[in-house]
Amino acid sequence: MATGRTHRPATRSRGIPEATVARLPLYLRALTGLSERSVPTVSSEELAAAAGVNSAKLRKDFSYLGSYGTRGVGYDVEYLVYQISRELGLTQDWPVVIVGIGNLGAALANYGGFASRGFRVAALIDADPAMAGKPVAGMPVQHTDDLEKIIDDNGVSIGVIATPAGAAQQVCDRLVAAGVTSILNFAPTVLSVPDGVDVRKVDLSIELQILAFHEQRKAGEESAAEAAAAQLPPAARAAGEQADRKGPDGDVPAVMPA
Amino acid sequence: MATGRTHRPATRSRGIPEATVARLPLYLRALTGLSERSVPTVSSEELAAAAGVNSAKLRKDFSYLGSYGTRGVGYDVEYLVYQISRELGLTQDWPVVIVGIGNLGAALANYGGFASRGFRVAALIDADPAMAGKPVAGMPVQHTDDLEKIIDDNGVSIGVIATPAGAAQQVCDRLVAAGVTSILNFAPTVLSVPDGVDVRKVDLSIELQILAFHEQRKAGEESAAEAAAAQLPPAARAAGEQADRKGPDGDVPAVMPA
DNA sequence: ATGTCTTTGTGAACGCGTGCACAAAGGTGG
DNA sequence: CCACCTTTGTGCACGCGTTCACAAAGACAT
Repeated sequence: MATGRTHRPATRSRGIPEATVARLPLYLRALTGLSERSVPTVSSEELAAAAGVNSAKLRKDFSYLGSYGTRGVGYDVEYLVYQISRELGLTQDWPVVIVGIGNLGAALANYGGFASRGFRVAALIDADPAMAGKPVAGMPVQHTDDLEKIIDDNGVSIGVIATPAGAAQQVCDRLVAAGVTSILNFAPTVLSVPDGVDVRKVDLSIELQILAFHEQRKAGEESAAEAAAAQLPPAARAAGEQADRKGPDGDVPAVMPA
Repeated sequence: MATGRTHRPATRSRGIPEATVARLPLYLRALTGLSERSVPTVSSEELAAAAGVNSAKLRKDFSYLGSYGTRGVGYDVEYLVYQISRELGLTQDWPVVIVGIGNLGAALANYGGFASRGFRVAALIDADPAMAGKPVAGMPVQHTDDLEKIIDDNGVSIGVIATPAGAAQQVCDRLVAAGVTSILNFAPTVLSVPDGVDVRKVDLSIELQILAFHEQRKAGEESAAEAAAAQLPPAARAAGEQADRKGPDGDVPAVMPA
């Protein structure tokens, strides 16, 4: 069985830390806003505030790109926009295919954010024959059978998977076999890919569950005073009932949520 | 100006590391799959493979929850499903509102993953009067005017923002003022929120840009041999043209991408 | 030209997350 | 009851990321 890691173990591409790369688009967005308002220069403090990060972090991030920036003045907005764009590879055109044109896939196809920054939707692909030919976002949906040909003809190296979970791995394998080396996965599954292929996942359900965890914790903190007085472990009353952890007579049968 | 950080500076909630919390939903998903196939127990090795993580990491993650698991045998699937569900707060019901019923908002409303795990879409809200009353995903869209009342009546503490970027901060402010303390943001903006409010963002555009970076790097590595022979810095030829970094005569005017 | 003032760029310390490797624990068979 | 085998739980070390704090660098006024 292929191990298939998901996030790449920090290959340290050209010395730019992964965490920095993940923030560059944020800076770029803030800078684009300033550029549109014809702001000539910006300080690390201002830009950091706009991007929602620490200013020292921002400066260190930029230091990995080189010494753009003038002491006592700040950064030239236009110049920085270009440098970051170039570093991220946005000065060239990236054809993208979206596989799985359901609710989500169609929404993605209609999303304006694609075209705005070097990404071009080259094709929409779906397994349903009834979808074939139907226009979505001004573009005819094509059938999965032609997937390999589409990838090849358009030189696609980035694929977006918006299929149901059950089909995702199969689609992924075909994309990779056809030459795609970067995948953005919206399906709620862990994808296995060979080395050299990057996968990033966007998982609504996971994000909500993380929020629920913090939400529950916050709700628990409120009544923490009484619980502490009653000498209970702070997690016990959060769930409402069932104060038993694995006690001396553990292995209580599990009660599953719906 | 409010600083408004986005990701919370690791408050270390009840001793469970943030990184672990982020993986719990992954384990839960894998475990649910096993549970449906009536697998009684699972080893850390197997489960780790299914979740796409290191087995030592998984064991350490579980150790934060307590000592569930039997040496020499593994973990009881049902029991673990319940424990993780409880830890994540999924044993209770979380009413959620979705604000901004455009392409994306509608797709989210139709997404099945919501209801499956304790999350219930309590209301769909949009600012467009023309949308009001129209059914989306079997539910009438309500107008933004009633936002506060909806939040209050349903006891909503989690809000999903799927509006255009321009409206996001305003919507966010109203949600927070109405009592929402967790926000999932799909709008491409940095949201400012007061302390105590959690924000997680899902940003398609950022994910694509990160992929583009790695894609460009991969494309560059291929022809790295020639470039190295020509004594060029390895980033120069990746962009194709424009080999000039900020040299002794820096400050070249920027060429912006479309 | 020189001093002052602002802002960058970075050295260094710290904390979190990860993974190795192993001892402890429990089940199982004889 | 004992020995063996499997698998957990964790101590430890290492590396990445974050942040502080400050020296170097440049602009600008005098």
